Amino acid sequence: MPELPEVETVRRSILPSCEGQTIEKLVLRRPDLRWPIPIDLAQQIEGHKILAIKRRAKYLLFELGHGTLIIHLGMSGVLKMVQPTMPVTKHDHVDLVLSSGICLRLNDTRRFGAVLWADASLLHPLLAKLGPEPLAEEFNAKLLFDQSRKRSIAIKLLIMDSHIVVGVGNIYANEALFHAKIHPETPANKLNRQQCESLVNAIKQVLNRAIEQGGTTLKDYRDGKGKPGYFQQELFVYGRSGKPCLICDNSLKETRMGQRTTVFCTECQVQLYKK
DNA sequence: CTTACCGCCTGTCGGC
DNA sequence: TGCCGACAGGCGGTAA
Repeated sequence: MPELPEVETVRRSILPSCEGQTIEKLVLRRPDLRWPIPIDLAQQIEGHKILAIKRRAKYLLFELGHGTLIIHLGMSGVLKMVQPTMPVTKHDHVDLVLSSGICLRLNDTRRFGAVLWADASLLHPLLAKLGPEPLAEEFNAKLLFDQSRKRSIAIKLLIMDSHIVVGVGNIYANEALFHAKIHPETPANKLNRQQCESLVNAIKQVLNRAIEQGGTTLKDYRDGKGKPGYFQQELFVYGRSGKPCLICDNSLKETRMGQRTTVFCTECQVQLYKK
């Protein structure tokens, strides 16, 4: 499940082979992803050079000069570099054949991903209202403190709200709250400045470390070269419900918040406020 | 404005 | 062995 570290890892893995290459051909096998792939996408991108590959939140941005090809991997998307002659497998929905002969192939089992075009990517409706990048200086304790003052929702849901900060999915939200020693159900407006500071630091640390490790591979995630991530070895709570806390040995508890599994330690993550 | 919840989609797994 | 529901979850949409 690609979250920010996984998308960033994919970006870095395909960068050297893609920048400066011309997109020779777009092969569309299934256009019905999360949103339909624009029918005129081929004429927008074919013959144009990839000037840069950037990332905003969990969106990959292929800068072509006259506009941007936007790719989101959704839940199950894998973007890998293959030879164009490589036999197509189930859920291989899109190919980008580059002038070097390399083919960028998008496989997305659940089709929660997207392939879109934007004349000016930052003005695209999906990108226009996003909050700050978690690893940018702009995301700091003061911002989180200020933004949380009038919010009664659980802190875990707040840090997963892309208007507040982007790129923090379920795995890393669980992990960051554990490291910050904050109970996930704490109302956001009950956090003090120091807790906001701890949480911001934990989010940055967890994401940076996950990027260093090439992301988290629970099952299918691979980078552009087919390489798995290794951060799953460093997960303290996600997927460890009922197992002993690695700090205090207490049995980890599980609950659901916003239809997502939430795992935490009732000893390390003190609940100062009851529901 | 905020909060709560739905549903998109496929593969896997546990229970009976 | 087969069937069925729950779950995985990013994220826009909608209802209250």
